[in-house]
Amino acid sequence: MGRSPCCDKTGLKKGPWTPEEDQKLLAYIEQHGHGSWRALPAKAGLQRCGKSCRLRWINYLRPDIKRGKFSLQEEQTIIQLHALLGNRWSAIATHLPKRTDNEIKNYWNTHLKKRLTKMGIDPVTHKPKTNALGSAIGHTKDAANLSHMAQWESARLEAEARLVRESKLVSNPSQDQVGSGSAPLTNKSRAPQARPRCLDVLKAWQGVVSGMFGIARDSLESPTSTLSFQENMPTIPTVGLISNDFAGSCFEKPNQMQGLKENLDNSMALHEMMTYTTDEPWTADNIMEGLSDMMGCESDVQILSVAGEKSNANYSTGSFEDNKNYWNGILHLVNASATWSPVF
DNA sequence: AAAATAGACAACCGCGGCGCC
DNA sequence: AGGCGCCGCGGTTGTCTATTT
Repeated sequence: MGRSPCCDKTGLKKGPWTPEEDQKLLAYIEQHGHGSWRALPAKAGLQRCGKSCRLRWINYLRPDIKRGKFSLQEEQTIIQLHALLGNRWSAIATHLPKRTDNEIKNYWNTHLKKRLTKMGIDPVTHKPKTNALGSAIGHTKDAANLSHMAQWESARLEAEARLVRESKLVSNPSQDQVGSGSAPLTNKSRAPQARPRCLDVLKAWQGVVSGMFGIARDSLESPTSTLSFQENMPTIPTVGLISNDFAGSCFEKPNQMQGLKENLDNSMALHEMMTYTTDEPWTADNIMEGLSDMMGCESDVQILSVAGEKSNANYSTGSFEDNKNYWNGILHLVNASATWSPVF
């Protein structure tokens, strides 16, 4: 049996939306909510198919859409998440508030993909195109670690996106942004009610890594800084998470430690994480718990089923104590800077 | 100035997942 | 249990604008 068409195409308009059509759709949804997309066009007096209306609403008319240029942070997030998730635009979009999957997809295809290609990085695998270079300078181990981490992070993000969806489905309809009688808005139309701690750890980690490489905030905000960021990280081209032994080796170098200290404003996310997500003071132990959340997060069972044995999930080749010392070092710096630096 | 080309973004299409009956 | 309908996702195409020739 063939699949029935999504709607009766005869007499339906296609192509660009006119301001009048936008107005009709907007007015209808504001008053009634979208309800069934299939039934909406007739009720709203539009000669469009329901799918077209849904797309127009989600990608253009929704009130909570941020339009305009992507920030550097957003670019980096997209690249990192793409490295982990691939072309899972909706999953990526759940981590970029106010951006639609379509917008992110377009931006990737028109800007980021080309940029990575230019840098000699395969936009599909996120690895340098010339394998010889990587192996010649001994990056095989890091690559293997990254691969593991990518698998786990991918599974984690997948589970997280699913939970976000599920939590939205059961949320109070009165929280919807349009009319009280509206059907629940789409998954992407509402921000998560509370950001899971593990996400903040990811964010913090990225900030710390930026600090390690001596990237000043100003340069982060410059249009070319993505390149410099990537160029400074040749062994891990596009993934913000790095193995702990690699991070540890950076920390062992005093000049880079100093670099981190001088660029602690890049670690604001870490400070932010430590000040708002919990009443407990942040310690190396609960940060590591957060990192552990990143691996197991909300549903160990689901992730285990996706990604294999948990014993493979070691973020680092270092010991528990090494990790603890590592985080204690960061905490010390952040706490110190919080007291003497006007940055925070 | 006109044509060709490239870039950016909006919109469409087909498929898969999920829930309902 | 399985058919059916709806929704959401990702790939692709279309259209408009800017830039180059």
